[in-house]
Amino acid sequence: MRGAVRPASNPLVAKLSHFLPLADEDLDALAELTAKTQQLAAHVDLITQGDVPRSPFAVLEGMACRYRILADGRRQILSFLVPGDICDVHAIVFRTVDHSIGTIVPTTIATIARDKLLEIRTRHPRINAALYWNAMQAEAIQREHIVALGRRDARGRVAYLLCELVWRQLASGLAADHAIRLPMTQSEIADMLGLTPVHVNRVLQGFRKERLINLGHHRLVLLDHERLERIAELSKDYLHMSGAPKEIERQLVRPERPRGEDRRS
Amino acid sequence: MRGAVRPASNPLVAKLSHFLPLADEDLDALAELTAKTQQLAAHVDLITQGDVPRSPFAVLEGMACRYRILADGRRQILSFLVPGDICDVHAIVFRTVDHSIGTIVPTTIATIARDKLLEIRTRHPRINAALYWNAMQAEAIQREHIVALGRRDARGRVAYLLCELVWRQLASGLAADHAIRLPMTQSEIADMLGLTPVHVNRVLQGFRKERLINLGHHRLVLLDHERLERIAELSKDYLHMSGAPKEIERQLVRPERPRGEDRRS
DNA sequence: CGATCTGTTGATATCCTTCAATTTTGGTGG
DNA sequence: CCACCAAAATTGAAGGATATCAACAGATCG
Repeated sequence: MRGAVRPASNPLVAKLSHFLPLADEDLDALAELTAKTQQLAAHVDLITQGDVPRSPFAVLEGMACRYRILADGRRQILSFLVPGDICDVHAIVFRTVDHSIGTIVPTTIATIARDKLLEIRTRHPRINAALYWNAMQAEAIQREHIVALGRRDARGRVAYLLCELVWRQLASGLAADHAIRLPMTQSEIADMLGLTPVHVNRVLQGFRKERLINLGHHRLVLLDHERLERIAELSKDYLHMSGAPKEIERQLVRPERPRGEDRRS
Repeated sequence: MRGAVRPASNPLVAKLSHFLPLADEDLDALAELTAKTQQLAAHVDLITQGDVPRSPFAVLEGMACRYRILADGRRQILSFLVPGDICDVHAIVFRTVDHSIGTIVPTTIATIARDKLLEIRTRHPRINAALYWNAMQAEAIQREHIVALGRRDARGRVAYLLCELVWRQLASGLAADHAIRLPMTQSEIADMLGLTPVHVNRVLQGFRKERLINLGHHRLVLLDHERLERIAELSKDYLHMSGAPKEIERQLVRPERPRGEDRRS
């Protein structure tokens, strides 16, 4: 109720629904949670490394990234944040945050009050479980990132990133078929993948010549996603999108007042 | 009470105490939690990628690692698990786990019953907060790993790993000064850092010639940790070991029955 | 419609890998 | 305790993937 965001068009709802079906009351709660939105210009920091932690937020439109600046000015992007992503800005157990978060293009976020989030997690076990799943998925994505940086060559890394971005946006209802908006620059892709912009460019040229992708004007189409997945040595499974295991669903889908889910340790 | 592990010698207690001081009742609870120990030989998998999730466990002695095997047999190690580390084997929100966990040397672990863990987290807000901090630290370590793989050269990566291992073991009371046991092979270091064993060897040789380290018989001594930290472009801060922010400590240290800490999202 | 950022291309340099051989270490059984 | 074996560490030589440097073209946006 009161939703500033219609449930159907809320990428957060779309994403969390992949884990388990949400009831109307859950949708209302999520709409309330994402009601307080904020428009940000491109290349604006939401938080800068060294700051004290801030409140969590969800990305509703646009794109942002978590990144780290090294002493000599080089940058490593830790993750891209697309609509539907929710980001707990380091909780409050740390005195300072160790990385920055900044927008890539004009972006709409919903800032989330920590106590309201806690309240909703207590009262909505399905949302609680879905958010927990979401956090586990974020960790799985980080692991994949490590594997890509550690053991894949430049073609594999680029293919991996393109597949992941498409899949994640499919999950949030933002991708038609295998086409997405790809608003970041090749420099930003390079900073995500541990490569130079020049080399990212060459790899992308290669993919175009091989008719694997169509890319221009910040619009990406995967023409042959199967081959790209093979180049990336990636299986869609790693996003763990097949929904909740039966026992969890059984617990949560019928309204029996169960405790949601235990926490990660 | 009943502790199979004496509090003073329990690396988990040592580690968690860095976040906030634990009361006697907390120590008892942790001793109980880590009472059910298990001895494992070297090179044994606790869990293999594709399995269904298992119960959490803590490493008490020895060393293990989380890793991923690629289609062509190459391996990427995601993290080393040292005594004091606690590992939530993917919770139960995933149907299968996406990476394996295996021992590197003979290792003692404590398996932890999920419901007992949940119960202790509910009844011991300090432990709950410390475990939450511990999870945040694990994520910070993963971020550092990504930065190292993406933006540091071989020397920087090796220096980073050596510093991190020493610091983490200092935190768990396992390092005298800047000396630790380094039980893994150079191949395993290579698989952690995205390098070849040959090149890891050359880097280590270089460090020895420059009198930065002493390494032999699986014993590592940092002779010049300041210079190593500079090579690694690393500051100890990233482990966030300076203890809980005042507001959290205020809430938790006096026994007022507060709710522990909200979760990450 | 000019200024600036982004993308593109070529030439060269370099860090790291690959391949191959040898030495050393650690473990095991006789 | 020693001999033996496999695994790990070490060293050298050569090749390859990516970085670096540099210049230009094209896009985007006041």
